[in-house]
Amino acid sequence: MPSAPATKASIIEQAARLFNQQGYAGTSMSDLMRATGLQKGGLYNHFRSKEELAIAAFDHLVQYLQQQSVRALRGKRHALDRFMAVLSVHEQIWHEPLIQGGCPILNTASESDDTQPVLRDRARQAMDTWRQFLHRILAKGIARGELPATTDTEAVVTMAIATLEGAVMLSKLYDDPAYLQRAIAQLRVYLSHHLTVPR
Amino acid sequence: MPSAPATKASIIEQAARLFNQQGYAGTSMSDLMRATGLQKGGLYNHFRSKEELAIAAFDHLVQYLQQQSVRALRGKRHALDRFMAVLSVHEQIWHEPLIQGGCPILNTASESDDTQPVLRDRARQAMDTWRQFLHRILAKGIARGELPATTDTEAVVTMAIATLEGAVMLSKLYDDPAYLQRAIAQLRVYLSHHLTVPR
Amino acid sequence: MPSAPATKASIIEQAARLFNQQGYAGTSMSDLMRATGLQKGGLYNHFRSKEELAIAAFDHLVQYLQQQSVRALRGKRHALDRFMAVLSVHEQIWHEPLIQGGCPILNTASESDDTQPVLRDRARQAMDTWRQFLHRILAKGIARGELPATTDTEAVVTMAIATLEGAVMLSKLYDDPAYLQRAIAQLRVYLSHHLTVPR
Amino acid sequence: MPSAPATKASIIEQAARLFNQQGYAGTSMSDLMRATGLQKGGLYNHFRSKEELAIAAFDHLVQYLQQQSVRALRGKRHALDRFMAVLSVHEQIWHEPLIQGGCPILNTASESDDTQPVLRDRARQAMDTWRQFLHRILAKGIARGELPATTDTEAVVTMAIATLEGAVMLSKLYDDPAYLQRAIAQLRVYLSHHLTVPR
DNA sequence: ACCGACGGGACCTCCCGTTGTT
DNA sequence: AACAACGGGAGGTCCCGTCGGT
Repeated sequence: MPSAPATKASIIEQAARLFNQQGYAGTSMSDLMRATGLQKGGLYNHFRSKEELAIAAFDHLVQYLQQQSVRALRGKRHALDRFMAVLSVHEQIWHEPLIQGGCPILNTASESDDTQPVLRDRARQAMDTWRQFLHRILAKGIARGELPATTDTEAVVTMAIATLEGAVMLSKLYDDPAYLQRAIAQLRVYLSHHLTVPR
Repeated sequence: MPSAPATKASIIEQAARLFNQQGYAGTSMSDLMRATGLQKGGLYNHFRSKEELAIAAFDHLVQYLQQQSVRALRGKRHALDRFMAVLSVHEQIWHEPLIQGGCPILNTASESDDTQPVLRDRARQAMDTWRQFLHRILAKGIARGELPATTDTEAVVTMAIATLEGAVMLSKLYDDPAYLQRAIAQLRVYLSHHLTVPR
Repeated sequence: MPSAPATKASIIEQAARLFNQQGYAGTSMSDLMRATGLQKGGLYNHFRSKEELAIAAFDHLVQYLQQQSVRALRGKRHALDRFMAVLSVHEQIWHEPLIQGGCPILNTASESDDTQPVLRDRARQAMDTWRQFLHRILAKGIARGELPATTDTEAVVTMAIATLEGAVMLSKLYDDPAYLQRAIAQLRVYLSHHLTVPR
Repeated sequence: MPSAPATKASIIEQAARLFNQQGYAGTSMSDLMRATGLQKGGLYNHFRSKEELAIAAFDHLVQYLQQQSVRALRGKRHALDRFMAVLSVHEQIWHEPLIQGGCPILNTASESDDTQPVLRDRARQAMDTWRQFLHRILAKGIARGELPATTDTEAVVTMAIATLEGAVMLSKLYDDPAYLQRAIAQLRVYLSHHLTVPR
């Protein structure tokens, strides 16, 4: 008999993939049974409801993205490098099976309306965390004098996230990473114009 | 008693709203019965299936967006003005009930995977049309000498659409149009840097 | 295609029989499908839930009992005769398939606890109606001088109903109408002692 | 850590309460897990099935009632006193949490039909035992000359049990012990009329 | 054109019972 | 002796689509 935590982790892994590809409403517990090889009783021993499972799956994806973002900072000193490194994460994990369905935050945000308040709140929190993560990189850069003191961090962060999310969607829609690469390249241009300290 | 075309239009209107808010899988025929005041037979007299209805609803939304985009061009001469005017359409229709659920193309793209090929193709076509629409504005601007001949129109269009789509998602997620406004403002800055002919 | 009201009546008839025999929790929608020959969709078109169906079934049984009670009064003048006639109804309908499961009020009262408040309220109302029905017979008898003015109608009605209900249960438990007949005979003796005007 | 027999007794206690309140079909093993604080394995170590547990619970309740009946006889000499004392037991234990759901025999008899033959047989046996218990009291009274030799013990016992059971149901239905008290008072009157030896 | 009864099946959830493990 | 993962299935509800009737 496989250990309980391993089984639970396996369920979350499969659920994350399916929910992110097919959406919450579009994924049935039968789909999850097929993907995990478990029966209903097996699933419901680990999660009390489909919603609870969806939350765990969403959290798993977000945590993965955060880990990749933090890892991308290694060896980068300059705030602009660090900022771009985080954005590039999405380009690098394009082929990751786990993220096949696109950005989980965008997917959850675009599906969950007022009928799924828990998931919507989760998506908001994840976005908050991400925004603050990027904010801090810029703020540190300003403090170190790497970025202009006049930088409108709010505007830059919004711009960067919006462009990135939209580009992920475009690339997924056309099944072509070129859109994502192009958008990130343009973001780099945009940032180099705005975030360079005049000498 | 309303005429047949009027009934069909009313169904499409309600279906467009619901599908855009709740998604295809998240909207049931019962929801549509409630929203339209019709019964099963009434709906299925006009549409052969839920999918056919969803396609009609999607087309309706896209057509509406296109009309608004064309209308926004009135009185604008300069290519930069025209380009920005199209982007601003999404800001202006933020409160439109029909579009309450966000951008229909993004919603459809983000929900429909390989299990919904017809809807996905529809979303691709709509995105193609939109991209070509923006392309032509830029191309004309170049031909007229309003924009630099070196403009990478592909990159600019991708950047603009990606940012706009991501910003719509952000504003919808937080239920706050500020994100959309901020992103459009930044886009304006970005474009003025790239699309200005040096004198 | 059979008419809708006929189908609904047939469902109620079968549901009444099954619920009264097997109880609410002990009867599944599948049982009802088998008994009615309909599929789930057919059942749920007429009733929105199992509970709503159970209520309709209970009401049907109670209404039947009331009709039989009223009918039993025909041709009886003296209050004592009328009172006993109502009690004897249960003896006469012993073989009625509809009532096979025993007294629906007792069954519902004995099964429904705080988790089934709607059914419990329904049972209380039915019992109230029945008690008032018997009360009125006694009150009229007193007014007419057929019964002693000192009659404690509350006590007599409680006694009669309690005995009758208990006897129905006994006869059902042993599948033997003798208990019911014996109890009614004893009730007659009891009543003749208490409700006879001394000359 | 409690001993094994204590655990088993605790399970039976909780099961008795739940089954008597919610019925056999209306009580799930999950309910019992919650009530006992045990898990599946803990329960199934002591009982092989839900039915076996229900039987043990039923027997426990019946045994308790019998003990109370026997205890009620202490100090009573006259057959009439002894008979009434047994009936009054139900009035006195009205507030006992164990019996909260009403008379277990009636509950089991009213729920169990042909689909639950074991429980039905158990209920019959319990009722047989009780009837014989009351019979013996009357028979001894006749032998001692305390009761008329012409007493129809069968009729009297049936009358008493039926009334008592029906009254318990009424009091439970209305959550008001008055019905039970009134019925017992009337039974006393009835018995004093029938079971008094003329001097 | 619209209604609505109905089929047949999928939905999520919970059921009872077994089994390996501690 | 107790835990808890799990199987396999049934629970009630709702799904989409059809079709006879108005």
